[in-house]
Amino acid sequence: MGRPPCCDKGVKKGPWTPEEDIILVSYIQEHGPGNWRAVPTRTGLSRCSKSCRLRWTNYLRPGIKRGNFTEQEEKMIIHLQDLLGNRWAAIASYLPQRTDNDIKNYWNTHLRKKLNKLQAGCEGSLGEGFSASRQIPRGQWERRLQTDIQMAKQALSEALSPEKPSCLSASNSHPSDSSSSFSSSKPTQSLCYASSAENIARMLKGWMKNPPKSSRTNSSVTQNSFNNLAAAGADTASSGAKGVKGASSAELSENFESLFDFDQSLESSNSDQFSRSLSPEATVLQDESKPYIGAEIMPFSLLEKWLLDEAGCQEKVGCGDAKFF
DNA sequence: AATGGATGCAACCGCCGGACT
DNA sequence: GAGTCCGGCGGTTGCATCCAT
Repeated sequence: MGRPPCCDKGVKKGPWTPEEDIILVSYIQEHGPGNWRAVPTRTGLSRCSKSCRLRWTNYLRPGIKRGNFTEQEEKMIIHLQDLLGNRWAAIASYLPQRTDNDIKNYWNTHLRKKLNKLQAGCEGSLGEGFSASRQIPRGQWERRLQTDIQMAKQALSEALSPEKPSCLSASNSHPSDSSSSFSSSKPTQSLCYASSAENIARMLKGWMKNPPKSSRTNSSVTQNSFNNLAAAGADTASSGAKGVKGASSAELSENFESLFDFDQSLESSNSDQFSRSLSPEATVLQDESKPYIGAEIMPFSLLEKWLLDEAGCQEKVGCGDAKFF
């Protein structure tokens, strides 16, 4: 018998509205993430605590990269999935800008099919190092595992290397100035940042300036309007929401202003304190205004540390032939 | 232009494990 | 040690959008 739902009565379900997002972000601005149980009561949101947490971690949390996965990210996911299985949270820890949900969705919708296709097409070339490993005898399996680990090490060191372009740096062409990267006149085509409070604030600003006309509602409203605004700029926010039903524009403005305060506090909170304790890629992420990066981006896991610790010497041994495909 | 299937993604559900009493 | 609470995780669903016919 499972536990009863944490809050099954009177909670709203379904897509989040922009107003709810603002309320949630404002609350987290003040109190920080955590204590999700208290969030619905304190904010007045008619949402389950889980729903609040999920909304934050999967969508509102700063530093989340949305949009197309890069080839490097794709390869990392494929390989990590092969190594770790469907442990999406673990996989996501290697791609701090992506949420586990995102990775899971991407795997289920894209990569699995892609791999099946490739495996069917060129049996052997792809099977090397992937799920085919599950069908080989133990001795070979162990060796395969070693190879996998070596490959993972190399992939990690490549991906996390600050000098090389990688999945982590791909979206951060201006690691030292992420805010300007967003507000620059031409957003990068495939990367839509809808997640940081800064971005949300900017989007909402545009959204309020140009109240959307179409009648689409709810989550797609939120997401699409945000994404579209992010991609097309506030001036061209034409797709999207039905408009603010509940909150007055003054209220929204107030919340909105506080979001900018949030931004400032974020910038100031991105202190050396974190920089010192974070890995290079996390430092990069910091530049994306991650207020709770210490809490949200876990430090290197043991495995990761181990992989990276040994990466140096293993590279010398020679796994130059290690590749994903 | 209409329509029906395919696709993508946000959100929900149920379970698990750690922390606390 | 047992019970409860809460956060987190992975699987799944529902729905909007896309695309081919």
